[in-house]
Amino acid sequence: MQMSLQEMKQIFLMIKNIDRHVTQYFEKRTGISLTRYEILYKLLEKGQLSQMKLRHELKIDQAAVTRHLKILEEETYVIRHRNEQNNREVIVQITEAGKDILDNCDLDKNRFMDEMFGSFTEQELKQLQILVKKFESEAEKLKS
Amino acid sequence: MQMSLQEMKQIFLMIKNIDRHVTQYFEKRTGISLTRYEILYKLLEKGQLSQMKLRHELKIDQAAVTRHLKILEEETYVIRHRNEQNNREVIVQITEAGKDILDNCDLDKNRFMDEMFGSFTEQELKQLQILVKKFESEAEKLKS
DNA sequence: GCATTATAATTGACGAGTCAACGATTGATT
DNA sequence: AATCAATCGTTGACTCGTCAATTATAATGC
Repeated sequence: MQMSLQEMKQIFLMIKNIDRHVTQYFEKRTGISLTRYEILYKLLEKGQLSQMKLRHELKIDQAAVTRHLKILEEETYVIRHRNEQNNREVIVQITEAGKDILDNCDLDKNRFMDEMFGSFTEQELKQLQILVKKFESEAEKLKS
Repeated sequence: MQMSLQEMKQIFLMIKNIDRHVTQYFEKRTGISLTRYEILYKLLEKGQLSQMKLRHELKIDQAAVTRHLKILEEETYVIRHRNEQNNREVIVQITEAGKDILDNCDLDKNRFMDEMFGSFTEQELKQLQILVKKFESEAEKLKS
């Protein structure tokens, strides 16, 4: 019994819906946008990054990166300076204030994850992870 | 072996990524936005709907519904008129032109689905559907 | 019957991403 | 060395969604 096109389309709509809810709720919970949280997290993890690297880590448009960093800089969570070795690049670093904020968020984040995934069994979570990963890689192939 | 918070967060980011790719590519392929496609589809399916009903079918904000319908109306894919029994409501109907567009899209849509899900086995697809559905229902609970 | 409350739709202001155009810097070719 | 191409970042214009305020209509209570 094959899955109908209708059902496939339904999967897209559910994905959309999940994204909206999660994004909104994460921000409400932690006080920071999911994307900006992720930027800070990557910076903490990797030390410092050029905006290009950040763009590839996050898989969003450069323009969006620029704008997020502008906000994070105004909030003093991040410092930017040109790369002396290559003046085209801007190197981004997380500040102490930025690290503090990340720590702060983590409590809320953890509770958030619990609410979100609490009703999944380990087995289901693993499955979900695998399938979503596959789904993502298919979606990325569409680029063209 | 428990799944880490890091991995859970990763799932959100993948969802985001999938949504962006799918939405963009669907539109490029079919020439119509996924949401507006869905509006037309619902109208075809249910005959006619009030904007409120549409809002609940699509699970998006009323404001967004109003704006999409304004566009669809300008494109003559849809007709709107006040409900005589309740002048607060606006009743929306799909036009012949709207139906034609839907038909047109379907070919592209089907090819699109193929590209997207072609590499999934029946089994995987079913699993994906079930897990995403569960995920969605958890996400919707967050509302509060 | 009139005031209050609830429901529908619209509008404006916002946030997040996209794309396309632009500027500045670097690298390559000749 | 001078031009031409490629890379990185910024900006403006756009889409799609959210929320909050507003308007218009209907329903309810006294």
